[in-house]
Amino acid sequence: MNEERARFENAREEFVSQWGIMGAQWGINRTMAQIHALLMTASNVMSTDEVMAALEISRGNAHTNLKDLVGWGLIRIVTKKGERKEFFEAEKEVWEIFRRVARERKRREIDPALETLRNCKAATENMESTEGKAFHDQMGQLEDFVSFASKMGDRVASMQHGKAIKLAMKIFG
Amino acid sequence: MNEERARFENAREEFVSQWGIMGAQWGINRTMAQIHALLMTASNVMSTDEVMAALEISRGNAHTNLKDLVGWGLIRIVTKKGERKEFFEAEKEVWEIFRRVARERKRREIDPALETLRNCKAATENMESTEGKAFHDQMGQLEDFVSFASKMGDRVASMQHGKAIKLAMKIFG
DNA sequence: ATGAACTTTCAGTAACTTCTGAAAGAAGAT
DNA sequence: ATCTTCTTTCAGAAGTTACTGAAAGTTCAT
Repeated sequence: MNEERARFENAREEFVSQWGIMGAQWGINRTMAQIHALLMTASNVMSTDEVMAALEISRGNAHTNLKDLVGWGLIRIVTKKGERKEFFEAEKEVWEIFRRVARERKRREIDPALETLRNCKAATENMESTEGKAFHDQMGQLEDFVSFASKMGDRVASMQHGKAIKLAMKIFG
Repeated sequence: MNEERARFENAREEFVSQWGIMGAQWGINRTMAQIHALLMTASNVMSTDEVMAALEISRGNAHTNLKDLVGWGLIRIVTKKGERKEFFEAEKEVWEIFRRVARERKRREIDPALETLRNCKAATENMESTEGKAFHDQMGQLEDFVSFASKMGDRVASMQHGKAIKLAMKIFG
């Protein structure tokens, strides 16, 4: 049935496009998110040229973003024996995707932020002025919150999918 | 002590700058995040002109971003009697900030994403091909995960700070 | 009505990010 | 050593987002 094929391709394109928009809103390069969506919904590994063709983008663009995705641990390089070319394959398990994104964002964004908060707190230790005290206090509260949330995130991300769901069920009924 | 004042201003500037960088990484306009940081660490309400001066930005820029922050519910307009001018004041409670950001992001980003996932899933209902089936399945898994996570977020965000902490303690000891 | 004090909008500009295409680099095949 | 196939890099172009400054709009007082 070829009408089915068309419907499938349509849905897939909508997904790729929307995933790209979402990515952009979250501070991820649009093309990178689109390639990710493309590979997540691919039934076979894809080469750089196939990605280029599917999204109508240049080699440089495809290359850079494929490599960035590998850096995020969201896709991996696959080689076929007898072929020199590299192929790419996406992690498809949702829970695993979540874990990797969580880990990377923590490393890239949360940890540096905590660093700053700690600096700012330390730099205003034992101040006399009301302003200084309030600032110091505010930094402390932010630090506590961020580090607490970050720890919770770690805990959840280090659980197995099934266990996390069960735990959530237990808590929230 | 004026050396203390300088140390305080320094720390505050570091915080404002870093909060801006963080915001940008999370898909929030840098200036908006900086104004937020500035107001969070202000001991008094500030006028548009004061914000302009503190960050050395234009009136248009200050105005737009102040109003956007009001839209996010992160700052509020305060009027002083006898004064026509508007002043701004930030929510300072970390937990409350978290709740508001969570609510807005859900509304602006999560809900539309869920919409797309549901569409894509529905559009590939009952497909025969392996590819179609796999796609449909993948959309289902993504939808389940996102909607589950979103519900959990809601639950947590609707708790009082103290209760949330206690709960977390109980779970993760 | 006019003016003063303030807020809002917006066209044009500046800054930044992403993308292209071509050239250079690597590595195996002959 | 040279060719072929593929990967990587990068300068400049295109596209996007954010910012400025000035003009228009609003509101209140006189």
